Amino acid sequence: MVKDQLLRDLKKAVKDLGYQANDIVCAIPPTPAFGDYSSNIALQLAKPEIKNGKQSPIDIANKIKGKLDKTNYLEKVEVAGGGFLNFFIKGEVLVKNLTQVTQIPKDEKPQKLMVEYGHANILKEVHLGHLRTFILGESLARILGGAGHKVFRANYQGDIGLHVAKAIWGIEKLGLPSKELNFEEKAEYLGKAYAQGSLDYEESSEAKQKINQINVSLYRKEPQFQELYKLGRKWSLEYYDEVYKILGIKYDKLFFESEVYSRGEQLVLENTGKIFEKSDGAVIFPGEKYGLHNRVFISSAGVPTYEAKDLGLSEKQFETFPFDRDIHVVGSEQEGYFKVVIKAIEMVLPKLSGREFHLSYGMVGLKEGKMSSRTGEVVTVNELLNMVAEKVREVVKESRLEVNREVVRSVAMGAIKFTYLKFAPSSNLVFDLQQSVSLQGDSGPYLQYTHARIRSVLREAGEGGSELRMENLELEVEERNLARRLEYFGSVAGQAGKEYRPNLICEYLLDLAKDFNLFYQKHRIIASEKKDLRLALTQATGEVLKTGLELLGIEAPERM
RNA sequence: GUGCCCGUGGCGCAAUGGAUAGCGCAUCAGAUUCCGGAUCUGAGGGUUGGAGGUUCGAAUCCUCUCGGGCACGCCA
Repeated sequence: MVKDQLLRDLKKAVKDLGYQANDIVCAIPPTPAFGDYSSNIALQLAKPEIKNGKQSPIDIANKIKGKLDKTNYLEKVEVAGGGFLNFFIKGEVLVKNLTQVTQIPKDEKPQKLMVEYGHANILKEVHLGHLRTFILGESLARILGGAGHKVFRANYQGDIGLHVAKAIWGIEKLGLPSKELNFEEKAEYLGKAYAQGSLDYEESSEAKQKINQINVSLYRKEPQFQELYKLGRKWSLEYYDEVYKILGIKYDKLFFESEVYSRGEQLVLENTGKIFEKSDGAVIFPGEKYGLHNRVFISSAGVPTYEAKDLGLSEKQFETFPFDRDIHVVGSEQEGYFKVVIKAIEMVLPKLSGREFHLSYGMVGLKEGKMSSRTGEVVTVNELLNMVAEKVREVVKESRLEVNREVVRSVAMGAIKFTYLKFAPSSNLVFDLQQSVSLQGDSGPYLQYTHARIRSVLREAGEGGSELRMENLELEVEERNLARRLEYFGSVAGQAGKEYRPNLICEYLLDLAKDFNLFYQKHRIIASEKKDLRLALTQATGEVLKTGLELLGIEAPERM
């Protein structure tokens, strides 16, 4: 990136002029008219003196400009807009750098990061809502890995607790299916059993009592329900393996509630009277003392709650992979919960202080109405995938292009993933089944299509481009804008990692594809005197698209 | 009741202290004998919910207010 060089020189110039500044940044200006990079440093430096008129930001900017005017990579430096410095990079430098535009800058402080995402409970089907933690978490893991961090992918699944007891009750009531089921049917069956148990739990006090007994029995590992439990758990995990495969996720480790609850309970009991308190027969963490709210860690029935399990989990996770930070990719509805539990974890296990982090994402809703696993009114991953794949097939039919099943699947998945990732994590996401998953415009397939088209051009052009000549290089506006955009990939990818925001990459790739498609529309590539240059631009765009899509967890087919 | 989040063209979103608030969908008008039309060009559409304030500079920060969502002791 030319940016690195520029930033170094800018810092040196500021220092040489005798100014103190620790926060010097080069930003991407809103329009090419303001250069390829810009800096507001002169405005920052003048800030304390602007009011009394002692220091003019324009004077400072001009001094800095004077120091940077004679570099070998800048075309010119301009002072504009009341004190901004606008840097224009030489076209030949942008072109020379095309071969390295896919490089992502390594974070200056590489960390060991656990990314914990998924959290789907067994005996339930994965639906639209769960999809966000899977897709966001996986993308984040890729982006952070790309930035040079050591990443550990973790999932944590609830394989014990009231929801399991409800499903067991449901299985007993519905009876086991008589014929052999495939993994999808098994998941569907378990989903029904859970919905049944859930319903009965609310509507019949007798059932409620029985289900509570099943719950306690499972925690005590009494033999009575073990067989059904093991069968249901096995089916469910087989189903999840398929889901991970569909989503392209490979976890480093799956953690289960069943293997952490006793340790969690033990930690609570050891600290009762110190950190935890007894209250109404339960053991609570008095969050109110710390400006938070109280939460029950061990129920009055003597069963550890999710809170206590998280305590046991955090210790086990840290033993497994001594992370600098554990990023829990979990919805915003659990913000209050995490504040309390993280506080409790830090008090019980001080070595984990500052290491637990909740990455909160907005709610996923359905425009058509509420989703609820409780009533079974959900759109599952497979249903969504089939729906979108059908739309893809329709487009294919009209476009005369021939694609195989694998590509249809990959494009449908790309459309779905992009739909989730283009929103900022903090933003709520309302799913309109008819419109949300788009195949054109700002969409995954738009990027995939642009990539496939580039590959096609490169195939046509054949291998082995000749050496680029830089003398008298004149760039047309579309060529220059494209080269400029390619220069930005590294810094955007870096920023996305620092701020945990894959949507920045989505936005960038859309801009890049637009720049390329305009360039493509206006200029011939192969049958052109500037073939070498244009092929280099095309090649670089293809590679950045592929690399960027990879960071999002989206495949980039050669043909589609 | 307390706390947290959100409010940006008709719709869905981007921009989290910088310059002229961007993009897609939808609407209207156009582009293909030529490297892939899932594409491209153009047009209309905005006092960023409202009122104050801080700042050289505010969609962004602060205060108040209106509207929506979520969470607040025995679910996960």
